Amino acid sequence: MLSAIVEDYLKAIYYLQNETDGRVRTSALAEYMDVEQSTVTSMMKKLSERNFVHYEPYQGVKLTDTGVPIALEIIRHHRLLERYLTDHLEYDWAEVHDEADRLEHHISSQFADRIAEQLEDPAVDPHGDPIPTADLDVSGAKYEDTLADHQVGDSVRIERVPDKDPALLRYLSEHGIHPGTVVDVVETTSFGMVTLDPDSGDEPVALPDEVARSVSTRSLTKGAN
Amino acid sequence: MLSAIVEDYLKAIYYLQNETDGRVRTSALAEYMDVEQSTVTSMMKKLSERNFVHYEPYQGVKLTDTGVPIALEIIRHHRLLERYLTDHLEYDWAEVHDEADRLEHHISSQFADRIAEQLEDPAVDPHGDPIPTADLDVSGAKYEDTLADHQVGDSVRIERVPDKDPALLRYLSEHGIHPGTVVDVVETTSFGMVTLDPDSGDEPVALPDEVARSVSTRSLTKGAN
DNA sequence: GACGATAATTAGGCCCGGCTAAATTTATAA
DNA sequence: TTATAAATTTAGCCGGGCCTAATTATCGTC
Repeated sequence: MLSAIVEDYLKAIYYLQNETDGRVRTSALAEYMDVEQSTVTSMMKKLSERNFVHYEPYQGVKLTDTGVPIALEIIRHHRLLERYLTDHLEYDWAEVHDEADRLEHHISSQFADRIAEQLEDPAVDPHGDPIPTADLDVSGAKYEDTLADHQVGDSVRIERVPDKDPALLRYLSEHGIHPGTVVDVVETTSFGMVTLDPDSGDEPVALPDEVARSVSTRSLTKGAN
Repeated sequence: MLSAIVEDYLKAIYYLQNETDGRVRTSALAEYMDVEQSTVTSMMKKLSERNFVHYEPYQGVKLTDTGVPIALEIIRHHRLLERYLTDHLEYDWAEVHDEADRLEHHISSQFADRIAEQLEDPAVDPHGDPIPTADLDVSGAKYEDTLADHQVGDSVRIERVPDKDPALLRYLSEHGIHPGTVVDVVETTSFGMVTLDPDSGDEPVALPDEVARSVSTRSLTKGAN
């Protein structure tokens, strides 16, 4: 049996290794999990003994073929819960993350499958993150474009926004920015700022580059796709 | 913050002290929680330090005014979840207990209130156990009658069945016995057996006294409520 | 009222998941 | 190339929740 903590580490490693495209460093995990590095080291040894990760001292870790599906199962739970909480239990976009973060470890697969069924197997969660299927397929997970990649004049559709920061989510929500929203890029500055004009008629929104880089998009004007 | 384990102990004490109408003995708790007595003793000291129970060595424990509402909150979560799982997620009567037993510790009050709202504030869970209200009122909790109290010829309505034993629940379900079912007592034996004839037309069902004592009923023939 | 049976507690240990402080390895830069 | 900085690991401790074995208190009985 797996503790919630172990599941959290595996999930964290999954996210981090997709970002960095290689081994996950102790320091990165420590920051992500908000624990000391020494704590991470000892946990990595345990995960390694259980064959969830490849661990080489001083070189970081990588999920094994055993570890990946565990992480994906948790991520599936998380995203289904987020979808369910917003669609069926009137949760606000910005509120769902914490609730899902706890429950993901405690619902059965049966529970997950039942809510997936009620939701008619949604492809993405409320932030636009793809929901792994019951057999843990994540092929719908490609988002190469971000807001920061676009030029003034581009028209793009928002595909995904980061889900960890409630304040940002509330801000975006108030300005009518959701996955699916179409916006025009009206200004980019040398000091790291992007301004968007939503097609919905909402007022223009300004975002720091940092944020823009974490908002996935699909280009509408530049053809292709 | 409270661990799931601490919550479980408080819930167990609540149940046991309602059964025995007094202090809860270490041995009773140990059996209920399926741990060693020494484990209970050390936990009782901790709960006592936190002011959740009155603990007198060798004399057992009793929930304090701080402990009771904690237990009731968990029980509310549990019973709402059972209701929700059966009504909205197609869970079977016999399946809900384990899922609810895990989730009760991890849903927020907000979650509980949302599902209560969707269910339109149900009074009882699928086994007939009363659901504490949001302000933890349990005045609907009086069940003095049980199947074992009745005579041959009595007509009674089933009000509540024990929820912990899936095999029993499946058996009852197969024989059409639910809260709300009306049955006639057709036989009682000296060797501890009660036979019921459901008004629904289902075949008669035999139950050992042990079980009959744990099935709450409401008398229909003997007048007075 | 003393005695054995039973219940409860104490003592001491284990594993988990954290921590701090010290040692060690790796990376950087003179 | 070597010194120093930074990252990582090791060593050792702590609290939570469990255990076994040993001790002590309470209870039912004679």
